[in-house]
Amino acid sequence: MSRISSDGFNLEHTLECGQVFGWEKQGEWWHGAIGGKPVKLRQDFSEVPSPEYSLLPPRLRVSQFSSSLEFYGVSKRALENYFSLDCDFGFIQPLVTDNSRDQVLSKAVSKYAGLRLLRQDPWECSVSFICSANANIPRIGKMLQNLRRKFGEELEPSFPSDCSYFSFPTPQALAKASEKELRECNLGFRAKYVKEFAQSVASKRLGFSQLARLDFFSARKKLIEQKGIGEKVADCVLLFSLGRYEAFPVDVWIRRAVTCLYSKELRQFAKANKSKISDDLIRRFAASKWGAYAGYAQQFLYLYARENKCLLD
DNA sequence: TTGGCACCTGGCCG
DNA sequence: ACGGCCAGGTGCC
Repeated sequence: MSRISSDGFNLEHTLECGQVFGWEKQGEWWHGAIGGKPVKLRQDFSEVPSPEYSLLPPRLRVSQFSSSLEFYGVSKRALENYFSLDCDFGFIQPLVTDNSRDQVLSKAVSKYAGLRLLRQDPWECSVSFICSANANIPRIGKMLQNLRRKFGEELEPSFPSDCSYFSFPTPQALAKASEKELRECNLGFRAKYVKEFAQSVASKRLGFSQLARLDFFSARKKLIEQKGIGEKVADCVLLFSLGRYEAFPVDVWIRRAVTCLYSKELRQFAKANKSKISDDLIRRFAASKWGAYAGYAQQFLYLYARENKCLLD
């Protein structure tokens, strides 16, 4: 058993905001894998604010409780890296305080305080979001679970657990799978995209470390060259696995959230840009409004829109 | 360049 | 019941 302090962090919000599909909750424990190793963890909150917390100026008091993570199966370092616990998240607060007129985001950030973007494995993340096309979240989860069970390896946990753990299939494993086998995992029309993508990665025609060295738009363009990866999925990969916080994935919920919650401002922006309200315009609007951390704003707005059933188009 | 449609599959709604 | 609609989109015309 290991434990680390996690003040200002919220495991629930982080794993339930739709950026990742590989975690399963059983009781208070979350089960999944990090770097190919089985992991289970939970977060404990204490009602007593930590000493450091009470010394902070009020505007920096992101979390009202001190907390810690109890975990099994990985090193502290690997866990910190995965959950971005080693980062300074001072930049989140200005999203609230510097935009004093941005009541919407301010409210969303407060409500989902402690949400962090993960550093997922780019390969797994890409496949996850290729599978997300025109599917709902439970179904995406099932597709990925099927892929794990059929093409991944069962992992032996180094700790007591009733849960079973599977590694995510390697690019090689999915590259040599037949389209039929992939369809048997209920991937539907996504099967051929996943296969082709796996072949690109396995043959090193596409390398994530090279991608990581490119500037944002070149990396994005490179991803979009892959069949099954469009602008939205490319932005998800950049944001959820490559740490490009300027990425702003525009999906149906974000479209609803932005058009509904910022309708007046967005119309003005469209007028000033002599453009219709399109996904591209929404991205530019987000970039102008939230800049280098637009992706963080996106995650908060996403949760907010879903919870409030923001259905106005 | 932009807009419309088909696409696997399963759950929800009338 | 059971057909139609929608789901964290993308490719193609």
